[in-house]
Amino acid sequence: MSQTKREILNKALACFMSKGVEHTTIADIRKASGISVGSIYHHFGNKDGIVVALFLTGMQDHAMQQENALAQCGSAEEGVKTIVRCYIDWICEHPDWARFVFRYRSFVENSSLGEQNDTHKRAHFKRLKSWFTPHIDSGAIQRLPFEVYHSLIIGPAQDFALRWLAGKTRGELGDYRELYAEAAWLAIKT
Amino acid sequence: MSQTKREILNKALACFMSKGVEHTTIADIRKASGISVGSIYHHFGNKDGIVVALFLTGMQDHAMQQENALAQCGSAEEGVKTIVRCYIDWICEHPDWARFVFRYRSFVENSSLGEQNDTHKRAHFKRLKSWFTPHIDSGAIQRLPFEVYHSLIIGPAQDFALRWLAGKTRGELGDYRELYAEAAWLAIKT
DNA sequence: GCAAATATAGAATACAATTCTAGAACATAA
DNA sequence: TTATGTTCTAGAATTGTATTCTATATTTGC
Repeated sequence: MSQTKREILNKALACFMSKGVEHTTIADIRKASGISVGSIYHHFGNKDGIVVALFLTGMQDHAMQQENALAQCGSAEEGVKTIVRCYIDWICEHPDWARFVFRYRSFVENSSLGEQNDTHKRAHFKRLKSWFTPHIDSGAIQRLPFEVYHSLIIGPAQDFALRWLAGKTRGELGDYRELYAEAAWLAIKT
Repeated sequence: MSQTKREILNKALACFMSKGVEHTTIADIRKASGISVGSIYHHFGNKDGIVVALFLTGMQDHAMQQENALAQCGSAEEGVKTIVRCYIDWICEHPDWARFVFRYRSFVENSSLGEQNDTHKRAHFKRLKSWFTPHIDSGAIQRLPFEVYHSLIIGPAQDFALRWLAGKTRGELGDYRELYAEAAWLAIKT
């Protein structure tokens, strides 16, 4: 990716996080980045294009970290707990990205550019599935419809994270890392 | 609430759900409802005002159903499971409202009109807390930081519901009603 | 029946996304 | 090296849409 594109994305993220997507204008991004309106449109097509590009960057970064961590895990228990820990760690380390991703997820999913996201997501899920299958077959994990595992493992941490990112919790997300890791394992172990 | 306001909200919801908030214009709502631009602004101040009003209507409807159902429950187990069932039932019965609420939650929370929502939410949580406290004191439910209960109880169902509403699941949300009710109880019982 | 407040209407305004036109930088091949 | 096409940058012009404004109607309280 070119230097220019990166610069646009960086400054756009800063604008989006401080004023919200709907209240930042292309002129704001032009001012912040010093890059002309024409150039911005050349690279991203329209404002939604910038949002989607930022979203995909964030999601892919997290997916990669998660898959790398999972590859190190031998047991089902370690794997499941690792997914939760990795999720929480990513949010704690990149709170701005996380806020962005949560806030504009449905925007991206409902946008015409959202198919790219679907494609990546499906590929990611497929890889997760192939990690899980042996542990289900071995009896370490309950056999459930595949589509519910994600919700049982990530759901609780995700709900709390959303409130934590909004500054609406007393405790720190990081302090509940093990609580949510344990809860995930309890929910799906046999 | 006046007939006019209701009519605006109804037609606005239809527009928002079919084109998304960002792509429906005030002119669209005027055409759909037959009510003039001036009148729309008189009642809601601006476009965000319509979004927030719709959001609050949806949330309050669900909160009320939940509290009514909870009031009927004697045991901790029934109470916790009722919360989950009630949540899933509401989504299945009002999928459009649910889509709207999920999609624009962070929009409302980050808007200047979002304080109204906070106020209602706090009051609702307070009432939930007073229902729960005796069951924690009696030892039926694990003693945990209060702020994590919500995530453990609702988190999984919420995550799945979001995908179901987007048409991205094989199974029906309603078919997993008991699965998520059981999971919630398992997560917080002693 | 008369103010005052509230509600409706649609035209006028202002602001912001997007498109357009022109030219600069860059690559590639003769 | 020059010719030629492609990608990139620039900012002005256009277009679409939220919001405001002014005027008129309707309802409410006295």
